[in-house]
Amino acid sequence: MDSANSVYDPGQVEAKWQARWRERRTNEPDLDHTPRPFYNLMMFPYPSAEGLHVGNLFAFTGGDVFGRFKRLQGWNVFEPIGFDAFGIHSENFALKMGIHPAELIPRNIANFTRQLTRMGGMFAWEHVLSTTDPAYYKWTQWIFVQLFKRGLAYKKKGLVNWCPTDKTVLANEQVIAGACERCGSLVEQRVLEQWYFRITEYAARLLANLDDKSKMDWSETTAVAQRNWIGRSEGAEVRFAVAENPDVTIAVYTTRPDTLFGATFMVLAPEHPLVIALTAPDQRVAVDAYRAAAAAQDLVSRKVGDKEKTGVPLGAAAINPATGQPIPIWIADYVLMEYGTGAIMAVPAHDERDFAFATRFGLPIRRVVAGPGEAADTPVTDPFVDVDQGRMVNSGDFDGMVPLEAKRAITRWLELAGTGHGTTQYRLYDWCISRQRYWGPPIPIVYCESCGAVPVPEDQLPVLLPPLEDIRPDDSGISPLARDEQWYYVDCPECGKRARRETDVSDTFLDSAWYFLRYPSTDIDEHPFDAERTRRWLPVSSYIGGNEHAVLHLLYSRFVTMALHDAGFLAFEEPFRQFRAHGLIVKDGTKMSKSRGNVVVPDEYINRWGADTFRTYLMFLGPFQEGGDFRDAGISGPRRFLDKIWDLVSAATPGNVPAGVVTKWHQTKQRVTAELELLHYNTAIAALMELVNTVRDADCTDRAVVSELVQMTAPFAPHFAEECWERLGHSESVFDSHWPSFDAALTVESAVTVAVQVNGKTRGTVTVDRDATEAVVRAAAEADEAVRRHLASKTIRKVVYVPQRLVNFVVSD
RNA sequence: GCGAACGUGGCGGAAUUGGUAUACGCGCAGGACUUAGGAUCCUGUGGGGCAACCCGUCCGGGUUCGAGUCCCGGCGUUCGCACCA
Repeated sequence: MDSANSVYDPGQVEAKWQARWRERRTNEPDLDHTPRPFYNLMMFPYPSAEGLHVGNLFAFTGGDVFGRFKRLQGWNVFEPIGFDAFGIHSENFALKMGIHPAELIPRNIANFTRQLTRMGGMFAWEHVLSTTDPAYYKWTQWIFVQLFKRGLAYKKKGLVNWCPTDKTVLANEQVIAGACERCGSLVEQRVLEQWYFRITEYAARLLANLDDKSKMDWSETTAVAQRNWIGRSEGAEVRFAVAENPDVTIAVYTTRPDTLFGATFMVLAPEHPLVIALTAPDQRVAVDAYRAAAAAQDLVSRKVGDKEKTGVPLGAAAINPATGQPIPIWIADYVLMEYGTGAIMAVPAHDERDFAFATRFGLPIRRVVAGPGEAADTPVTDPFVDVDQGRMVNSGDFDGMVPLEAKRAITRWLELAGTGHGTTQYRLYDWCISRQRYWGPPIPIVYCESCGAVPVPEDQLPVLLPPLEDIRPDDSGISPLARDEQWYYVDCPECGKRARRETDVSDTFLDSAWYFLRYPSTDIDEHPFDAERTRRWLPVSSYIGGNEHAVLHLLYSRFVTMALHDAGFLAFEEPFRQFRAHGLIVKDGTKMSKSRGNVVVPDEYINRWGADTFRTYLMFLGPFQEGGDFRDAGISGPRRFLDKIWDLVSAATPGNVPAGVVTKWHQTKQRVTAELELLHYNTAIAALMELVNTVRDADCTDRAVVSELVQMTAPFAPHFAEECWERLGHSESVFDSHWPSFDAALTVESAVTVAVQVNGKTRGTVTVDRDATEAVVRAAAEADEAVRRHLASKTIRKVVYVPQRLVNFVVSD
C-alpha cells in the first residue's frame, strides 16, 4: 500500500484510522487544561435492538461534521456520546423478547458502539455513559432529592393519563391527541397519587429566556414550539356571585374581559368542586348522571374537538357583575378542570365553542362587539372574534371602544369594583414524573409512619434497582418493585423505624434532562458534575438534535438546569448556548420508522461504499436542517469526488497555481467556511466539488491547493482525509492541523461578466474589467450584436446600471 | 380549526440586499480508451423552433427598468398543536 498510485480502499483506510485514533487518544481532549473548550453535543440515542438506521446516522454525522470543523478551527472539541437506556421503550421490547432488560441493554449498547465507531464519529469514548449505570442514576436520584428539598418535587392525588397497554402513567407531553405517544392506545383517566415537578413555577422564566440571545441562540422553529407549549395568555379572573347565595362566588378565567357584558351563561367543568353545592334538587339526577359519564369517558372523546357539545344546567344562576343580570350555570365537558379555574363565563356572540353550545341549548346570545358592517342589533350568525377590529356595543360606558382598549378598561373597572383582576395563565402543566414500571431509577423516597415522606440521604444513594425476575407491570397502578419485600421494607433514615420505599421509578425524561452535565465528569465519583470541569465546559457550545424533542427533552433540560442554578449548583441557567434542529430523513414520503417498515440500515452501504462516502452522501443529499428523502441513487457522486481527490493527492507536487485556480481556491475557502458555520453542508460539498473540477480542468497538481482541499474535506470524510494527509507527508492528525485561511484580495476576479438587458430581458453578456466605468460597460454592451438588434430603431429612455452585475436599456418605439 | 415550513429540469437540489434561473450531484445521449465495462476520460443535456426568437421557478393578479425572491388572492404538500376559555 505504499505505492503512490494505489487505489482508494475505504475498508482498509477506515479500519486503520479507527484503530489509530483509539491508540493515540486523538478524540480525547484534556478536560482539565484545554485553553479553548468547545462542547459539541448531540442527542444521545436510545439503544434499540435494531441498531442505528440511516436517519440516526444522518443526525450524528451532521453533528460530527460540525465538531470536526470546530476542531480544525483550533477549538479543543469535546464530543461525547452515551446511551439513554432506561425507560418503557427498552422495557417493552425486553418483555416482548422475553429477555430481561438488564441482559438485553448491554448487548444493544455493544452494537451501537460498534456502529458509532464505524461511522467515524469523533466521540470521546472514555467519557461514554449509560443512564442505567448505578454510577449515573445515583445522581439522577440526587437531583430528585435536591428538587424535593426545594419544594419543587411534590406528591399529589389527581387525574392522570393512564395507558392501559403500557400500564403506566404518562406525562401530558406524552399524550398525543388523547393517545399514548408510544403505543397509540387510547389513554384513560385515573385518579392516582403521583410525583410531580413544579415546572409551572418556572413558566415565566422559561418563556422569557427564549428571547434572550445572550443566553440562548436556538432554531426559531424550536423556540416557537416551546412558546406554544408554555402557552402564556393574558386575561382576567372574574368573580361571579351566585344568585341564590351571594356569599358564594365562582371565579372564571377569561382572555376576553372586554366581552363581559356578553356573558349570558356560565359553564363549570363537571369535576368543579362547587357543582354539588350549587345543584338544585330537581337537577340532581341529571347532574350526577352527567358527571358520572364524564368521569368514565376516556380523554380522547373528551378532549378531541369538533364533537357536538353536551351539558346540563345546575338549576342555579350567577350574577353577571357588569349587567347585574342573573345568568344560568351549566356543566359541560368542554370546560377542563385543569386549565384556568375550571369555570368559564360563556360569551356565545364572540367565542366559537360558546356559540355552538348556546345554539344547541337555546341559550341567549348578546352581541357586545360590532364587526365591520355590523350594528349593535345585527343577529349573530358567526361569532366575531377579532380584538383589533370592531367597536364595543351593548356594553354601557365602554361602547365605542376597540375591544383591545375595552380589555384594559374593563379589567381596571373589575379591579376597582373588587370583582376581578388581570392575570396571566400558562398552558404548561406540572411534570408528572412517576412511572409504575420496573426499568428506571427508583424514586429515592422512604415513607415512615412517624416522619412521613423522607428523602434517601445522599450517602445512601443510589437506591439500587432490585434484580427482579418478573418485571411485568399490572393493572393495580402499583409498580412491580413493590413485589420485592426485602427491598420494599427499609429502616427510616430519620428515626430508624421500619418504613417502606417509594415503588415508582422516575420518567426517562429525567434521565436525559441532565446527561450533558455528567459527560465531562464521568470519571469523578464524588459529585454529579465537578465544579471546575463544569465551569470550563458548560454551558454546551452547540447542541444539534431532532425537533421532535423541542418540547419534551429540551424543556425539561432547561427546567432542571434552572432549578440546579437556583439551588446554587450551577452558575448558568440555560444549558444549551446554541441549538440547531436537523431535518428528518424520510423514505418514500414518510418518516423512517420500524412500524412503517421503511427503515434503511446503514451497514450494507458502509460495506459497499465506505463510511466516508456514505457520510458525504448523507450530508450532500439535501439541506441538513431540512432533511430529505433517502434514496441511494446518487451515492456514486460523492464517491467519485473522493476518488478524484485521492488521485490529486497521489499526483501532488510543489508547483505554480494558475491564476484562474488561485481565485477559485480562495473563493472556495471563503465559501466553505461560511457554509459550515451555518450547517449548509450540501452547498459546502458542492463548492468543494467545484474546486476539484477547476483544479482538474487546469491540470493543476499544486501541493498547497491539494493539501487544503484535503483539510476542508476532512469534516465529511475523516478517515479518508487522515490517510491523504499522511500521504502528503504529515505525521500528525489532520484534525490537529488548521482550517485553511483565505486571502480576501485573492477571491476577487479581475474580469467580470455583466448581463445586458433590453427592457428587462437578457439579450447578451459582456466581459469587462472589474473596475470598468459605466461608460465603458455601456459601450461594450451596445457593441454586442444581439443587443444592437434590439436597440435598433428604438429610443433609449433610461439605462439602469448595476456595477459588476448588469446594464439594462429601457427603450420604447 | 390554529400555528409553522414549503412548492424550481427526468430526479436530489443551487441561486447576498429584487439583478445572467437551473450551481453541484444523479440520470440520460453521443464519443474516446478497451477483449469487455455497471471503471475512467471528453462533449452535450429546461421545453419548442432550421434559425431569428418564443415559452419557462404550483395557479391568478399586483408593485418594479427588472420578480424564484416583495405584496394580495387561490390551490397543494409536509410537520407541530388540537374544546386551554
